[in-house]
Parts: sequence; C-alpha cells; structure tokens
Amino acid sequence: MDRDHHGYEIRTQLRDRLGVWANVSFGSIYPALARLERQGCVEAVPSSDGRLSSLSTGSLSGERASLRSLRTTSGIGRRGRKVYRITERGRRDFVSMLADPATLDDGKNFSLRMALAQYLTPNTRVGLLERRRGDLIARLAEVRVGANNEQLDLYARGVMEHAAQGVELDLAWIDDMLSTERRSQESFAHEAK
Amino acid sequence: MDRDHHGYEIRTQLRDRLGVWANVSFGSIYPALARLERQGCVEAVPSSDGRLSSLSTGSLSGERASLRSLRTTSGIGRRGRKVYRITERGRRDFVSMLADPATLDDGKNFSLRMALAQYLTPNTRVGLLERRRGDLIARLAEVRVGANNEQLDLYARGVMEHAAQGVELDLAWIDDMLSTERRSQESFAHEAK
DNA sequence: GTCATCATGTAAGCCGTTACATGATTGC
DNA sequence: GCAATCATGTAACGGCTTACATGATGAC
Repeated sequence: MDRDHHGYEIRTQLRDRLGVWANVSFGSIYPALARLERQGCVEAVPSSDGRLSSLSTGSLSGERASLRSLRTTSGIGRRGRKVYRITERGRRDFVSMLADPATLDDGKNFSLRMALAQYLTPNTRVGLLERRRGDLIARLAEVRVGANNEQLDLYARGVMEHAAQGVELDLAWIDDMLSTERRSQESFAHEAK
Repeated sequence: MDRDHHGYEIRTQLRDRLGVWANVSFGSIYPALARLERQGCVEAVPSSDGRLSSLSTGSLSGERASLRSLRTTSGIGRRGRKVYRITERGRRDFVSMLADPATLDDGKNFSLRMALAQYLTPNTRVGLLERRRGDLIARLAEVRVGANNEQLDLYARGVMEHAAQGVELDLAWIDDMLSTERRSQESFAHEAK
C-alpha cells in the first residue's frame, strides 16, 4: 500500500521485521504475485528506459541507489528484478477483504486484520471489534464448559482453563480498543462542533 | 486410547465436547482412519458373528445397546458401521509422536500435546515444558521489538503489545505446570524413601 | 574467476476443506 | 412408506511447503 515492492524483498522484509514466525516461502509469494497481476490488483513498474522494473524505482536498496550499481554493465537496472505497484483495483479489493470477516476468516486472522486496521474507517473498525467480541464471548462459554468437565483429566482441564484465560485477555484487549475508538470519535465530534 | 471408535462417532464427539472450534470433516477422518489401518496403527474390530464391527462392541450408543436395535431385521450389527481399535503399534507411535516436538510441530500443537499429557511420563512432560519455555522466551523478545518499533503504526504496535501479553500468559502457565510437575516428583520421591 | 547473495520461478506433495454419491437404520 | 439421521467413503480443489532449476550481481 505504501510503496512498491518485489517478491524477494517482501520475504526478507517479513522475516527481518516479524522474525521467523512470519515465514512465507518463495513458492507462496511468486505465485501469489502472478495471480494478483492477472487479477489486475498489482502491475509491474516500468523502468525509466521503458523496460519493466529497475533498481531505481521505489525499492528498498535503492533508497539512495549505490554509486557502484550505476556503473555496472550497461548502466540500466537489473533485468531480473520485477517491481510491482498496487493498482486502484488492488486498493479497493484489499480494503474490502480487510473489512469483511467472511472473506478473510476472523478466527485465524483477526490479529492480522487489526495490524492493518489503519487502512479501515473508524466505523468499520468498531463493527469488526464488536463482531469479534461476540465470537469471543461464545468461545469463552465453550471453554469454560471444558474446564469444568470432570470427564476430562487434569491436563486436559488445565488446557481448557488456560484457553479461557487467553480468551479473557483477548476480550480485555477488544474492550480497550473499543473504548479508544469511541473516545477518538467523540473528540472528533467535539472538534467538528 | 481408552476405547474403540468409529469415524462418524469421532466427529460427533469432537464437536459435542469441544464445540464448533474442533471441526474436523469426514473428508479428513475417513482417509486418516484408512491410512492408520494400512500402517497397522488401528484395526477393525470383528463382531461376535465373525464379521467386522457391530453395534455391541464399544460404541457410545451401545453403552447399553437399546432393546429396539436388538430386535431389528436380522439381530446382527449394522454392516455399515466400522469400529476400530488401537493396536500396540498405534500406542507406541502415538506416544512417540506426542513426545517429539519435531514430529508434531510444537508452535501450533503445544496445547493439544498438553491436553494429552496424561499419556506421557513425568520426565517427558518436564522436557517438553522446558523446551516450550525456551521457545516462548525467544518469541517474547521478538514481539517486544515489534511493540516498540516506531516505524509501525499504533494498530500494528497494539497487536504486537497484545501478542506479548499472550506470550507472558503462556509463560506463566508453563511455569505453573513445571512447578506442579516438580512438586509431584518430590512427593513421589518422599513416599519412596 | 569464483563464491555468496540476490532474484525469479516451477513441480511435487501434504493436509485439510467442501461437495458429491451412496446406502442403512429408526421414528412416525 | 417416507423422512431424518446415522454412516462411509470419493473427487476436486485450495493454499502452503520443500525441493529443484536457473540466472544476474557484487565482493574479493
């Protein structure tokens, strides 16, 4: 959303910034980029000489393109590197996926959604938070049943009990975010007055 | 491990006991049972009349086989139902998978492992807990970096901060379990003296 | 000139899902 | 006799991984 990228960079950035836990493989990234390009969500960035992609356009290492690279072979960018930019359609699809809990399954991806919540409107954020809150309350009731089920042994009950604490922590976080959202909405209304 | 089961029952039990969160589909269960049978980890239970599987053997609804079902058609079990029992080899494989954090990836399955920890030896449990503890401490350091990374916006940092609290909760749980394990080992040693 | 790293891609395979096809049992 | 539910299985597909194949660039 913020600047252009190429596949290799996306992987290294994810690893460097989020650690080994965000391990996305090349076999996942390149086919995804190809699919997004077919769908018109991203497009290859043409370089200054008319070919597709170059060192100089928007890549991280080109923040101040090294003098050395400007001296090489023909003076043009590396033909191997393919830089993509997001299209208008890509932005639309991204935001609508982010806003729809059905498109991008909430249970597994709620944290991802929240990490990207800056791209949503305040109302959409509140809607997502309230929906998630409802899901978690249902979940809490279920794990409590498990935690008190005397058919289960101590270890299994311990897992359930711990799961319940995890859900409670999630709920506290949600409630915290909800009150923050509402406070900022109020202060906005206050300013507008 | 504790009694015989058939595929349909496994699914309904998982759903009834653990709720919609433990949704394993038939398309997953039946192929898995077939594979386990090929590998010799489970075997079909022969019924009293020599055929494979019947109502009367170990199934839930057969806890006290309903009088009605004993009166039906031929009086023998439903030919459609296939009840499996675990073999010695199955028990061995189960425990060794449960004990090896590499075979069954820990990050995603630690809770599952702990829910089944009754089948492990005290030493194996302590080993798994200590290993997990190390992983979580590394993870905590990583998410703290993210939580304090000012390149990230408030929402992304909030997710990191919340992730850190989740890891801290996990760590407290691990430490609790470790001290419980050690206490029970001590009391065992005490009795043996 | 050669080795590490940067960079893109394809192929095979694993594991799970949904959807489909089929048939037995039970309740009314 | 008919519908609901119990019960087993197959087929197509999705998404991700590992392993493989290939080549350019940069450092020394």
